[in-house]
Amino acid sequence: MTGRIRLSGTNLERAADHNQRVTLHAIRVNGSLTRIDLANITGLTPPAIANITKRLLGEGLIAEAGRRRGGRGQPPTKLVINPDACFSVGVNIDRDHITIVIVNFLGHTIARVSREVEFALPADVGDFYRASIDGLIDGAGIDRGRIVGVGVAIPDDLGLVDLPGRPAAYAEWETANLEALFAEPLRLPVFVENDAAAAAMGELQLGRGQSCASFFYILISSALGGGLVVDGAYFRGAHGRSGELGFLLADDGAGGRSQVQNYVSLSGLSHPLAAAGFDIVAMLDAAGEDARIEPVVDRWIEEAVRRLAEPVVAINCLINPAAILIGGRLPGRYVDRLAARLNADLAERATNVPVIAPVERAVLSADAPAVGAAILPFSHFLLPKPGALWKAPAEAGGTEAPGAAWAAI
Amino acid sequence: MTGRIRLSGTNLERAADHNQRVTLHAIRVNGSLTRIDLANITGLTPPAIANITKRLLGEGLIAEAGRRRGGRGQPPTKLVINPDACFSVGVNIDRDHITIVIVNFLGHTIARVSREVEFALPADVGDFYRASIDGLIDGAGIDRGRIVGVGVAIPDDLGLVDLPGRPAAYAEWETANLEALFAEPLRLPVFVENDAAAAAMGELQLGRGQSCASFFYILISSALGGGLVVDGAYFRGAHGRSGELGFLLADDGAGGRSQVQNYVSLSGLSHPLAAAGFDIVAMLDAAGEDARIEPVVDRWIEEAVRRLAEPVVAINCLINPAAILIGGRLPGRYVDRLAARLNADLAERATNVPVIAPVERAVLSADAPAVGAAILPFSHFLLPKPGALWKAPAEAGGTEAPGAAWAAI
DNA sequence: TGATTAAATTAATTGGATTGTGTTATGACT
DNA sequence: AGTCATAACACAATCCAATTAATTTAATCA
Repeated sequence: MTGRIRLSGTNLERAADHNQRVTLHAIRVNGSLTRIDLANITGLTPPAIANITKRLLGEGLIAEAGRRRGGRGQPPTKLVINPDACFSVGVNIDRDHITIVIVNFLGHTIARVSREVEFALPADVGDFYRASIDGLIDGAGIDRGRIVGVGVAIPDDLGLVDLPGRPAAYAEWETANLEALFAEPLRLPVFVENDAAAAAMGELQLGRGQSCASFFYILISSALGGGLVVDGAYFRGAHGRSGELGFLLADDGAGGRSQVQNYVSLSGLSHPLAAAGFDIVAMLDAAGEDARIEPVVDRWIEEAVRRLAEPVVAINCLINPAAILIGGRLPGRYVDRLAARLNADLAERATNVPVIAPVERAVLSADAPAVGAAILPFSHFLLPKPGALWKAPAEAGGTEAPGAAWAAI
Repeated sequence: MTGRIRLSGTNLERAADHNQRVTLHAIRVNGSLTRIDLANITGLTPPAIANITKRLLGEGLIAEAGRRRGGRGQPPTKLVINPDACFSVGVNIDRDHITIVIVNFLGHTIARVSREVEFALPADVGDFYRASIDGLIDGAGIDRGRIVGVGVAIPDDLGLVDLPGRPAAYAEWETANLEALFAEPLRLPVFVENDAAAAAMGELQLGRGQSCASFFYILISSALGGGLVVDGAYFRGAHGRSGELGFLLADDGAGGRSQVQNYVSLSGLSHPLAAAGFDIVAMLDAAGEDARIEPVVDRWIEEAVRRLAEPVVAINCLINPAAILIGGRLPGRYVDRLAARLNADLAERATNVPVIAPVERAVLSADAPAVGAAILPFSHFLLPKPGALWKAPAEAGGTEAPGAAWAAI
């Protein structure tokens, strides 16, 4: 909920926190950087960078990784992210699917479990989480004290949308206390976010966001969602409902108009698959090897392109992003085909639109919501974010003092 | 052009500049504030506010305006903006229209001239500007030394769009050097912006932006443009083409689909007016007094609502702004009627859309692009903006040191 | 009148970035 | 090998806006 404009001042302490976040992120994005590189990128002076990197080294968040040889002068020391500095848990809840991941500080998934369940209730998800998490942690062989938080990605209106087979009790999701649901066994801060938003934020931190400051993320999951990144920051909308392209209308091929997500989504794809004797799980398992499934998906892609074209034109006209990224549980090869067909269709419309952004497969795709959710604690404590510089009013959610986060590790 | 994400650090000097901008803007938005109010709003401490307000008072940007009586304790001193602290010139160029305004530091228009000219060439506009500006300044009786800059609002693609009656030489606008065009007689920095963007930025600083951090601005001028304000900052898009709702398609009433701006724009309205024997200038002059014009405009409004409805739904779904504001040269009473009819139409669609934002008439409307353009120099030098805190890389356009702006006054 | 309340000021302190100087480690040249 | 140029890095002194803490000022209330 975005109300009045923020009119917050800042001070030295906030500026220092911001500089530390920016420095850390610069190293993450570039893989490895020298102190002088950091000074050039951030605009800070070498002594300032020396101070900041000394703190980051002391906290174990980064490490020195040899020196770069070849040029004249003293060889600079390369700095890299310490992947094991901290870890985070990400959970994605969907109508037919639950995923839990543990990611390291590079955002790489080091443990993962998923289950295909139709309409799992909050208590079921809680049971699954508590039954799985210890095994994941032990299996990955990581120190529990280094886990900084839990992120949860869940669709908006999960308990409201009326779908065939939905039990009445599913409405519980509208009132469920998600913080409480994931409070045990790890007693850590819980961050909840819309699934498409989480996927977009993951892409922002770990994927195309590193080279592209403004993009629209299309998430194809059980429904169709979207997320909006504007000038390097996720934009939630006034009521947290930006990016909802699934609600836009397209010709349904029978003379009427219906919502895009009725067709362009895994539940939309399930109908032509069912008509051919298959289901979504079979399609995911086949991985393109089953010659009877391929043509069904291909026909679905053609129709999906027809229905997506106008919404994507609207995105280009209204938002003018640098790229439109597609992610979600649809297999990568199908996403690539969908993107290619969509680009071809858009090229024909280009004369009547100011700018058309390329449609591409997102770097984070299959587990994007779960991995994006896992990034939320990192963002809150360690990565650059709007508001890291603001003094007042205190941000909703976390109330920690700046720096308390990694000092506690 | 928004490319890679910014990874810039900050320092004390930048933080101080930011705090000064925020303090000044807080006073502007609230009309008058005490030092303690400012401390509460910005989160800074009273001594910090005392320092900042001392500087602002010394520079004449604000003034003390008596004390608030009634409560216990020492009565606080009210601080207000000094309207005559500085001035700015705004120019709006359109296909059929030129406006020049001078605004004071409160954004109030203190001098104004406009001319209805079809397809004025750059040299014509330059001549008109140089012939008018001295008279405007003298008429307003202001000190030339207190004018801080010139803002120019001009539609994108002005020289490209093919309209009946357009001279071939009009393509000059695509290559015209606008900085040079307005360099004389005032030797001041020139800021150029898309007309809808300028109107939206004006609304952000002086209108609904003061109570509403995210909105979509619809500008009805000779064409149909739009601007996007996200979390208190104008969003330009990756290629400066965000907000272009005029290019979206709507049913043309004859079975086909055509761009919304073909109908919803002053040039679109000119056709039904012409069929009834009137033109745009006659409509503007009548101001609702002519019983023969009224029904023509009413019928146009009904059809305009029909064509705007789907684009406005797309804005709500994709962006989820807190409000949709309509401004431009259409008289306010017609804008109100259009907004009311649009809200009624949207209410019927509300069940299938996550959130519907109210459509309202913008606070800045008739001269919005010109006044918004005039605000650009204030924004650059004195008002809060993203980037005021950044150290590197140097911003495109202005290269002044922070603080140099008003120190020079 | 004196106590209470709240705003505003003053003075000392803080802390991160900056400037300036000096040191170290390498490649290039004689 | 010895010297110079170059570039990264280290250290010390300085800077400066915000902070904390104490004080002053000016009103209302009892």
